[in-house]
Amino acid sequence: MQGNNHDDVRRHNLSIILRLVHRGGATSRAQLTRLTGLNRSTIGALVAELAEHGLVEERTPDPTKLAGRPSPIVAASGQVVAIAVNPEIDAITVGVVALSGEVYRTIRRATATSPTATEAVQLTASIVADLRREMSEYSIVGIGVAMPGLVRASDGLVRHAPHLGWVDEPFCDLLAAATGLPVVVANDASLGASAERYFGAGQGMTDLIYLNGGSSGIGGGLIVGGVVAGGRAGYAGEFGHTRVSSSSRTDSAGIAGTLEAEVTRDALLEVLGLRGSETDADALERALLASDSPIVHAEVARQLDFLAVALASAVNVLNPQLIVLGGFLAALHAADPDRLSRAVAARTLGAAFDEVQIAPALLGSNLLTVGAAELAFEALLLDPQEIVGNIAAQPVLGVRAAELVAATNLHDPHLPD
Amino acid sequence: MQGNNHDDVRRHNLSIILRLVHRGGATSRAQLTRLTGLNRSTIGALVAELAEHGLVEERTPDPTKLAGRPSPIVAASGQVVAIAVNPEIDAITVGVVALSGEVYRTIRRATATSPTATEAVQLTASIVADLRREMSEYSIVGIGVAMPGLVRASDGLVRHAPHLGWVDEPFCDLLAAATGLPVVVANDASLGASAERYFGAGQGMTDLIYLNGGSSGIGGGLIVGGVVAGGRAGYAGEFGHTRVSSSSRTDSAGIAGTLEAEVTRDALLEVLGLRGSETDADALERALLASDSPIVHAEVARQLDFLAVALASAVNVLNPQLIVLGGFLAALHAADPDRLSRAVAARTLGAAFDEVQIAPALLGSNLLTVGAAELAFEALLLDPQEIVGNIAAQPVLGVRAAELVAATNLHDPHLPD
DNA sequence: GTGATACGTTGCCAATGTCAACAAATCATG
DNA sequence: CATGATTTGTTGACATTGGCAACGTATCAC
Repeated sequence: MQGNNHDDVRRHNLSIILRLVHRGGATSRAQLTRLTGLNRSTIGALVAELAEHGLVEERTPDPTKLAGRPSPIVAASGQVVAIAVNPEIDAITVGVVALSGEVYRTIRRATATSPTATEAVQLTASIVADLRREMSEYSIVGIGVAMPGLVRASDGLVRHAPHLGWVDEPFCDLLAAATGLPVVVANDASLGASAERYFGAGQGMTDLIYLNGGSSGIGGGLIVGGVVAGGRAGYAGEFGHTRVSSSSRTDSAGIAGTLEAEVTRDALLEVLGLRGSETDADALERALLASDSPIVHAEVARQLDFLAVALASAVNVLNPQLIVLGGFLAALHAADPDRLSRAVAARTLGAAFDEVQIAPALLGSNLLTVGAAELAFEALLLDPQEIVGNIAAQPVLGVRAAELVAATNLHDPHLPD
Repeated sequence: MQGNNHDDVRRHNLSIILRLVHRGGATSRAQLTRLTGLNRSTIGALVAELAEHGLVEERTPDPTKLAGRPSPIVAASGQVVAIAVNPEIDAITVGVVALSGEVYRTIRRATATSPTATEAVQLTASIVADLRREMSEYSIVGIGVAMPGLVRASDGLVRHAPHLGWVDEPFCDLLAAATGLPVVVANDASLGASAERYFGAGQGMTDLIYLNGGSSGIGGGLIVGGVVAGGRAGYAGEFGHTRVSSSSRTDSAGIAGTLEAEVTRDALLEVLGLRGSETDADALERALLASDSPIVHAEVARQLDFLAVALASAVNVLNPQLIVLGGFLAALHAADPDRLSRAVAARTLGAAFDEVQIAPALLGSNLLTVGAAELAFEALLLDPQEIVGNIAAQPVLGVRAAELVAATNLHDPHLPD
């Protein structure tokens, strides 16, 4: 419940314009006036301010076939970048994404064992330090981390990442201390949801559900009323633990009969006679489509029916516009789209399922990179004027990263000093 | 993606202040400055404007024990009212609620049979006409309708109200035409959720789930990130059709093994040997608590465990702060609160259930009246300046209501003319 | 080249919130 | 009861911002 003053108006308008050119790509000033409803002169002034701060660039107009003075094209800057980090069991991926949306680099550094939080921080910080040296002419707004686990939204604490074996790790604060950059952490599937929403299958949608099937389970994220729904603490989106059967098969959290227990990539690989380590989602999909084994079909049908139970509940409760399926769930869906659709329809209220679409994720390997970068950009998009002052002033801490990690134990009273 | 201009600032600030005094009760101007962060002089001007329009009243300061000049108390007007309507199978309830929050009247008019939409419109319009004559010195901002069924948010069309046997009824438009007042319709359980959120068990909460158990099924509503989540079309909140068992028992929509099929008031009444028509929620709760029959306990346990399955899924997906149970579900919960809590905990991720509370609804018989009135007030709260001009200028159409209904068939090409 | 069209640019204006100075109302103290 | 401290309302000057209208400019069609 906060009041608005003058500054807020300016802030809001700058934010809106930067969002439009960031998410919608290069846009003419004339289009911006139409989209925002603001006056031509206002748009001119606002764009000039953004350009002055180096956040957008104005290009000469595209040749158009229309009469009238051509309007300059406003594009998000390619010089302003965010760093995306995704820790996994066997590797850490670091990406560099420009405000213009372009993914400049993705660096995947394999690890021998599943990294501890401190190891992950050190490795990430050293990659980031290298990147900063190489890309010294770019402005880095911050680091976004896609974490496979529950992340407390209030302070970025990694409550539980079963995949990595982390419990209550202040990864966010550690990485911030090690790099000197602002760091924001969120659940990977939630970031996948927002990436698909802004740049993938869900463009322009306000209510969507994203479900991702990985080798170790099923995660998800939701967009409700146009905003990413994190829930009270940020743990929302755990569709994998929805109960779908009365079997005693348990999932990674030890709960029986859940979606994650019944619908697994391993079971699909087994009936196909494939190895997980050699099979990505595309290969799995091809194999499923190519197979004419009745055993495979039966397993696909079994899993789809369980998936339908979970989706139906979600549709009844959330009435989304779109369900996006990623990872092996996309392959499963592709194997028999009609079956899934019919099974969901049978378990939902007619009206609620009316306009629901089920679609595969469009963003492939860049999904989490884009999503995590988006997270890092959020502060800038929210208040361009405020943030822009900081990003230029950041010293390159890079080399000292490892020392800093060792020296700093932020927010963790349990560690000895 | 809209730009902000000057008018929006004023509109927003007026809206904030009116919301604060409406939802939070009488508030001193000094408190308003602190809550909004606006300047003293600005608050003064804004409150004066609201007072001038008759939306708030300034009272002499409460005697306080603090030094300093006492600050005038700003209270929402008691002269500005909304009309709340709740059609049911056997009656129509019409309430009058002031902007101050006070419920002035509730009129329950029984019907011999379940009313058709047209009958419901006529009956409602005649009650409203009487009310307007009796309350001619009050300003009516509009009518809010709590509908037991799916309501399309975009135009208020009642898609399906199984209870009443309505399908695709333009109740909203018909009632608007019959009364000449603005009418807004929404699902009853969603309104219950927002009523509990603003004035009941969920005050100040941003993420809550509301589940209501009625004689004919289970409905619900959700608040996600501080806003009522309607989903794409407005059908969100149908928790009753979540699958909780593999039994073949079907619910009102014909879906098997759902919460609504397994958890029913009738089954509780049966083991208690009670009659539904004579037993309200309080009586049911007393009977459950008083009973020492093992059959009753077993049925309570059975139902609680199924309820836990549905709640657990919802907790995992939505990570709410609070679950509010109304109707017979409150009685069920009261009968064995620990069992429900433990059963939900067993099926949820530890972290996600950490801070979740389960509580009975606090608003009793006024729940839907308050919720529906809130819906009608929403337009005024959103833009006090704009709406206030209209409410004074409305002619009293009352007497001609029935004729208007007969003469107007809005948005319904299927009716003969 | 001329006109039509669409858009950027410029200077002026109105609306609004902030601020500082002052006035008013209360309590505590003697 | 007078005085001071404290808190808050009130008032008028002020800065910021977006809207607006007039004008300039760049393109297309003929």
